[in-house]
Amino acid sequence: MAFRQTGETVMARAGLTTERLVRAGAELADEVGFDQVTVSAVARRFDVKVASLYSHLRNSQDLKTRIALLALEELADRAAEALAGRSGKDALGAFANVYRDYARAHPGRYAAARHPLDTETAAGSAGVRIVQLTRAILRGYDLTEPDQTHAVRLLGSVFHGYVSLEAAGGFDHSAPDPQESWTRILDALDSLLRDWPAKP
Amino acid sequence: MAFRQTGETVMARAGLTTERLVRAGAELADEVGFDQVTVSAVARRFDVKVASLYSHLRNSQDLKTRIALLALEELADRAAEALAGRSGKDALGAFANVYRDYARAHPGRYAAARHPLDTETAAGSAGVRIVQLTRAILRGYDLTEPDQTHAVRLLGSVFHGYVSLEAAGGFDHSAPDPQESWTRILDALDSLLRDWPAKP
DNA sequence: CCCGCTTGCCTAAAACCTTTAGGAAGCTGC
DNA sequence: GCAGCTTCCTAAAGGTTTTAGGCAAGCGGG
Repeated sequence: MAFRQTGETVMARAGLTTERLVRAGAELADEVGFDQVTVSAVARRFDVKVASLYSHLRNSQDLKTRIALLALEELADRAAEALAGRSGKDALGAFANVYRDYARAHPGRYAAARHPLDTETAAGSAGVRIVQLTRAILRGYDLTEPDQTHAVRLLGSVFHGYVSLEAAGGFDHSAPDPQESWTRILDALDSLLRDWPAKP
Repeated sequence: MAFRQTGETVMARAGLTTERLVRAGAELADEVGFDQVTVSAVARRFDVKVASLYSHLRNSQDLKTRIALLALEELADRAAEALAGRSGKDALGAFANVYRDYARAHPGRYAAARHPLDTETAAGSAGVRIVQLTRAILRGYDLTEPDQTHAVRLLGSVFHGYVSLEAAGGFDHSAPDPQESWTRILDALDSLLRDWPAKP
């Protein structure tokens, strides 16, 4: 029943793998936004029918989750590299810039990295490594538990929050320059970590 | 041509208005998540055909934007009330708790509040009021421009970031208790604002 | 070499969401 | 009580998601 156009190379395989699909999805996210990433759009990019992707992906959510995991891996890799051989404020600044630069270079992937993961998936993700790296930064400061954990959470919140707000355009059209604020905020955090207040 | 079921109250009007639709959308967001909010789902809630909503809403995006604006209004209202008659650390804590409590009580609306708005819409939103209120908190501390703006951005980032991470479950299953961290982070911010480091 | 097996991509189809166009019933005011 | 506006409806086209089942490509063994 199914008849094909004759005179064409017919049925050349596209060579789909989960890996390649996720990578294409990540690129798509950077181009058109993470929430525009769709199984259909990825299929289109490989010039393949949509249903074909379902041998490699469980469903649409699976695709998004995998993109999120990829982004977290990339972020952790970059952070690890940036932290090598640095400590104290130097490390703090390097780590912060990795976040910011990644979000600017790959907005879709960064949005993916913020995608909610279920507990189990999160526990197996590179997010864990990112927390470990954050904790490593604090070795350059004189903090003991539980203040160290509080500080980890503060740093995570600031980086995450600042970069999100900046990406959402929250600081557009208002002086002073976001770069200036970013630098001064890092100064302030360094100062705070060096002189962390005792529990009242 | 169109024949109706007889023996029923036929065509009783549902009394749709943009206002009511947006409010229903916000409730729906809190129940099932902001990105599950759909024109169809809202129509179902009013037991009305989907097409009927398009007299009150331009499109799906319009619905989401309006929910975002509603959430920002509510947040600003609560913040304004919480700040009345407070200053210094008291004001800081009250404002921070408004954020946190709102996000916990209305996760869908809070997600909506983070929904990207185009520049013009954002400029006309209650987001502006929130920034003004944040700036008002800083009147209790001894900061002058441009440090005041840097501090506004820092506070926005921390509140936003912390609440987002907590909502995403980032602090689940790890000691110490998030409440403890939250309190200590507010202590730390208060300390930092009282002793804001001079430009190096 | 070719027979059959696994795998990769396909067609088909159902379910749901979005959006536009045009029609008919309800309500308001004269 | 009817004119006209508003509200909600039917109809329809187009897109995404997901499942089921099929044909053919490429491989491994006889």
